[in-house]
Amino acid sequence: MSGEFQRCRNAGQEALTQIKGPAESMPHQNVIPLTLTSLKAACSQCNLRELCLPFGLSEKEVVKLDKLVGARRRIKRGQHLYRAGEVFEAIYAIKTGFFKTDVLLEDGRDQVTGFQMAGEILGMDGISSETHSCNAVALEDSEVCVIPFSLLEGLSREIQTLQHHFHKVMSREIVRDHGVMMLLGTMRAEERLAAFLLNLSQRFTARGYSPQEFHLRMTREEIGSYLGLKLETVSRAFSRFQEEGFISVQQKHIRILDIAGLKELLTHQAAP
Amino acid sequence: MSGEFQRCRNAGQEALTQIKGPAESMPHQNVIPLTLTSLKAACSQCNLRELCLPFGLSEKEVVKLDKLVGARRRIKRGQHLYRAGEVFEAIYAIKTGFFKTDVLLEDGRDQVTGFQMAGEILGMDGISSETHSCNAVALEDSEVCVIPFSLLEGLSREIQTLQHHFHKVMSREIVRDHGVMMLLGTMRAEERLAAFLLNLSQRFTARGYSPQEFHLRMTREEIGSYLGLKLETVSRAFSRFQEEGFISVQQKHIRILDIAGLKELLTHQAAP
DNA sequence: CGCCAACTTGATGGCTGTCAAGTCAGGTGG
DNA sequence: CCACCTGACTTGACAGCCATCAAGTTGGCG
Repeated sequence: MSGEFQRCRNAGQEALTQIKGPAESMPHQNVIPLTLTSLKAACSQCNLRELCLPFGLSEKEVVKLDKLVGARRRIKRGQHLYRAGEVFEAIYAIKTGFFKTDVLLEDGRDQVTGFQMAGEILGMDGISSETHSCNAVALEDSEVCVIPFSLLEGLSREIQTLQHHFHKVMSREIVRDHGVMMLLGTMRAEERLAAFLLNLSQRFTARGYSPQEFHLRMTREEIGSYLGLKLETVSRAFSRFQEEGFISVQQKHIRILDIAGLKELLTHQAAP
Repeated sequence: MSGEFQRCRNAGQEALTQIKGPAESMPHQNVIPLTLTSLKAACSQCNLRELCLPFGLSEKEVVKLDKLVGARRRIKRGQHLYRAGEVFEAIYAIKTGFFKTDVLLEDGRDQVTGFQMAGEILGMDGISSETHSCNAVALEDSEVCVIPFSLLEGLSREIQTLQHHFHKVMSREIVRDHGVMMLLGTMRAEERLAAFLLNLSQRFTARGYSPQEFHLRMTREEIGSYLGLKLETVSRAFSRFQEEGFISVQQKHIRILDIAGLKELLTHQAAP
């Protein structure tokens, strides 16, 4: 099992317990089930507390965090949350929706560096140079909490728990990236796709959705870019998984029929 | 040009100005020229100040940092600084020497996730789970400064500059990883090796050494693992670069003859 | 001096990229 | 309501890059 995916599952489970949603995911619905109170959307009332920045904070501390999180911002599908080159001022917590991040080269090549869902943090790439180094694009209508970075640093100096948790979030991003490097550097096409599906499955599970059935928000081309493959190769791998009985595919609707089988692909497909 | 390598150069130059070493690198020597005072090895007297954690701190603040950096640790070539699975307690600033980090899968495959040299920080992968998620191995006799992480967090709450700089260091690691993902996901073998050589060249330059001539500390196999290639492919690419007149290679001794030529490989080799 | 790890080089094969054609689903306009 | 159009996807044929297997060479070290 690849580093990323092993670790992401742990990270997810670490924060999983309090959150429960419908047992079956509804394909076209937002990831997080809407309740009336969530429209107020303060950290203290957010059902993503245990996945997001407030993790581990006391009631009092969360209230302080509330004040810091200034605005919410709605991003329509296809729109950019930020672009490479823009000045960095805030990080973003995804409240609802789904994003991709990508890096572009001058010659036109691009690489999707990640897919992010509710409760995950976007924008930390911008801290190092005060300028965003990648693009963040919404893959469905989404909403994010804007967290001005200088304020977050200020509050981190007051609240040790917040400081430590933020460091963990950044570190988790580094570990996740190492997992992707492992995937890109050592795995074959079908292994990569299997790892990708298992990772998505785990992250949906951590959000209260079905591990077996979900809707892909991204195109084959975006999956391919993330996995270092061409879209045709992704498509062929999907087809072969279906032939083998591991999954059923209908366009973007995925149903995993044999999780164990997919996992086996990861451990046993190494060269003899 | 790949993201990592463009950005690493900037990051290096940002801290470059005060540091000057001999114009020509001496192959088997340590990266940092030894002086008598450096044996005392406190941050306030360290000639890596401008590359390392003290960057941007006032004299007074650096003195505080001095106290925090408890021990120095010598690591012989081939020894581990830490291993995946070990409890995380400190991060490490490389004082002299050269390291690699790698991740292992159960089936035996491994992936080198980076090569680190003097002034760079190791161990941030461990923050997220309180456990190291990769191995750090010295590729030559090395010395690191041990920075207990809880103390660093404590001082970060006092000194805003230190806090911000540490966040930048972590963010830089994320951006670097994105560059490697781009490399692994979109580039061909010769492009990858060219990008790798240019990146090394820039980092040696930032440390006062020659951009044209240096000694590789790692084997072809380790380079291959980092670049997602087999060692034979790395060797062939070296040979071809030599045939084309871009570099001269003698085992681990590299001399870059045509930097512009290597750069051109990166921008122009995209498929039509 | 001899051993061994690291490296180089050649021959061959396979995975995945490339090119091309065709299918499907959803949205638009007549 | 249906035909059409477009973007996303699937599938096939072929080729090329890189992995694999296999010698052979070099340099360092005991």
